[in-house]
Parts: sequence; structure tokens; C-alpha cells
Amino acid sequence: MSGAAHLTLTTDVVPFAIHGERLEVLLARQAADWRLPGGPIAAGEELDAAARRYLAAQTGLNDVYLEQLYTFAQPKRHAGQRMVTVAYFALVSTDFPSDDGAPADRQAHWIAVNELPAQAPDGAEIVALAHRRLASKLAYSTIALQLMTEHFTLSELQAVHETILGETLDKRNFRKRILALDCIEQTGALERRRGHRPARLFRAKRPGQVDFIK
Amino acid sequence: MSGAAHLTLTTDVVPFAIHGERLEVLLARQAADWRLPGGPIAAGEELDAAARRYLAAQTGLNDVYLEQLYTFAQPKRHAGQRMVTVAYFALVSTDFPSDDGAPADRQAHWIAVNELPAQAPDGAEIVALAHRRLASKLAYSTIALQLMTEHFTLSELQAVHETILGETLDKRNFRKRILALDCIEQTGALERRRGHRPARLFRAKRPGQVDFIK
DNA sequence: ACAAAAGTGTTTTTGTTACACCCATGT
DNA sequence: ACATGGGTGTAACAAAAACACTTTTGT
Repeated sequence: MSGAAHLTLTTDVVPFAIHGERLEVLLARQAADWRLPGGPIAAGEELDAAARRYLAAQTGLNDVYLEQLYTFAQPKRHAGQRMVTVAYFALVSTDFPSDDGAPADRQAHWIAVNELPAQAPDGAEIVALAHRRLASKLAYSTIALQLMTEHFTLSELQAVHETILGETLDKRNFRKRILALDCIEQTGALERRRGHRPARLFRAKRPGQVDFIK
Repeated sequence: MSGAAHLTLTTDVVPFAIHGERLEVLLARQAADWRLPGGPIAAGEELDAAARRYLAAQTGLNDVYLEQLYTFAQPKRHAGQRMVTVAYFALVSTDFPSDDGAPADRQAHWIAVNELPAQAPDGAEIVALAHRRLASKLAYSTIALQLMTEHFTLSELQAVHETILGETLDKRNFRKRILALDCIEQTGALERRRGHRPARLFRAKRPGQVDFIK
């Protein structure tokens, strides 16, 4: 009746960010290769606390949006040792450094979701599942705001949606829809970039909070 | 670094069925009181296999639709022993016996979701979460068919939707929508009940399979 | 003949999609 | 003056909601 024999409970986190029209995942160095951040859950620790702890320790990420994805059991991975993984995904704002330091020194680095290396067991499947979940949530929540910096333009927000969905959206329809959600407001400031009209900056009305639609 | 100390991994299952316009949950006897079916996962066992095993052993249910819901950790439940629960919900067809035998003898019994007893830790929350998930899936999948008997009338299917959603639906709009999904077909037979026109019987085109919409 | 649930279309309203031009800036 | 992305409204279409009467059976 005891299911506890040689059981290791771990978390894996899929940390997403958008960098230059690409959806990327932050991988952590583990021995020779790159893996999703994560590791065993400590005694008395909450699951999401463990996920946050490994994110911080292995990648330096803090204060991200975190959501439980799915729980996987690998019935017998290596000799007697059994592993159960609670998978999470995290959304990281675009201004978190995309990659710093020399490639060899980094303890973590971003890689595009469609260029994942042969990786941790099930790593690619977990990422694919997280990607699907994220894409479907765009339709009925304000979750994309968790990927934005504090201030952002509507075109930037649209580009985030387009990157996740893998399709282009109509500018006027997108703006109509987003503004109707009443989830963002103008800051009053403008973002000026060379060579064209400055864009209005917006911010989330309820930063950190994900609202559902309808 | 070892998260395995005194860790018990368990499953809990929320088995739903519709009985007479009520959404009910099947509880299993555990010592003095009634609990969601479930228990510790055996070594080398898949998570959903454990859920099915406990359902069968504690309630007699077999071959139900099963879906993972969420994973909960109770950081320290009783003295050192830690419990992590992978929650599932199950959908049971209406013809599974609603309750048989004398109340005192039963090893399991159905109870309406809005009349749950003070129960297992988090029992009511797990049921509520499962109920919300089920209700939202009605909008974009054919999941409700998993609650039906092999043959059923459109009015019965509509009643199942109404019971889960807690609101009445328009008969013509409901039929238009369901038939457009191309998930059910007429059997040719009629169900005749006293006192009114007989109803056409339908069956699922792909029983056991849940299709998604759009 | 009456009660009770089954069955059936059309109109109205709402939301979604498609679409093209002017604006403000930097060079 | 030109290149670049920012910003804006309307018409067509599709989907969802509202709505009432006839049919078939049992009593």
C-alpha cells in the first residue's frame, strides 16, 4: 500500500519569453547539456514554490507568472528510482536579458521553441504542450500581458500574439478586440523610434493579474 | 536535495454522473466517513492507471472517461508524512446504478455536488474545480457524450448540459448546435414513454472519443 | 378531448472578418 | 520628398439568440 518507495517528486518549468519575433524557452545547464529548469521538491515545500526556487537558482528569474501544466509519471526511469514531474510554464517579460555573457559561461540560455535540442526526457513534448496551452489561452484571457514589459505599444502586443499563434493578425481588428477587454490603458507617453511616427505606450490596468473573457 | 523523504503520492478521482437533473459525485466509504475515491500510487504504476484501479476497487466503476485535473501538495499533513495528490475527474454514464443496497451496506454512494458533506481535505474544492472544468468543456468539446448511455434522446442530452451549466437552454438552438457538430447519429429506433410522442434515439458516432470544436 | 413532451424555421441581434488610407516622424 | 511604421472606421458576413406552433402518443 505504500507508494512512497524510491519516489522522487520534481518540477520542470517551461519559461517562455518573446525575443525578436521568436518564442523562446530558457534552458538551464545541467552537466553536459541543456534542460528545462527544475528539480526535486523539498520536504514541506509547495509545488509552485519549488518551481519558483529552481527558476531563480538555475536561471536568475524572479517574479514571473507561473501556471501548473500537467503531471507526468515515468514509471521506471533508472533502476528502482521513480520520477514524477509536475510541469509548470512561466511567462517572462521581454526585457529580461535575452542572453548575456559568453556562450560557454552562461548557466542558462534562451532557445527558440522550434529549435530545441534533443533534450531531457519528454522535454520537447512538455514544451509543445505548454505552447498549445498558452496559444489557446490567448483567445480567452489577458495572459499575453504577462510577457510584456511594464510599458508597451499595441504593435508590440500584437507581435507577441502573432508569434505565439504563428499567424498574422489584422491590426484594426486586434486593437478593437484588445481595447474592448478593458485590460490596458494609455500611459500618456510616447515611444519614439527613428524614422516613423511615435507610438502610444500602454500599461496593464491590473498588472500581474490574468483576466478571463466573457 | 532529496525530495523523497516520507512522500506519499496519491490520486483522488471525482466521478461525475447525472441522476434525475442532478449532478452527482460518487464517494467511497473510508473508515467512518465518505471520501473521493483514490489512494496511494503503487511503484511502477502510471498515474491514470492508479486512478482507474481505485475507482474499480472502491466503487466498482470501470471503463470511464478519465482526465487529469490538477496536482495538489499538502506540505505537511500528519506528522512528517507528506501527501501529494494528483486529482482526476471521471465521467460515468447515467445507467450506472445510482445507489443499490441498503444505505448502511454500500461501499460507495452518489451525492449531489451541492450537498457534499464536510469531507476529505480539499474535497469540496477539488469537486468545485472539476465541475468548473467540465462546464467550460461543454462549450468547446463533445465531452458531455461521455455521461450518456449508449442510446439517448436529444432532450436527455440537453438536460445533461443544463444540469452541468445550471441554466436552461433553448431547445431549437441546442439541437441545431449539437447536430452541426456531426458527433451523433440517429439509431432509427424510438424511445416510447407514456403520455407523449416518442423520441428519436441517438448514439455517439465515435463513442469513447472526445472531439474538440472549431 | 386533453395533457405532455417531441419536433421544427425564421427573424433579430450580435460579433467577426475583410479591407485602405492618412499621420507623424527621421533621413 | 520619401520611407517607415502608427493610427483609424465601415460594410459584409457569419454566428448566436430569441421566439411559437404543430405532432404524436397515452389516458
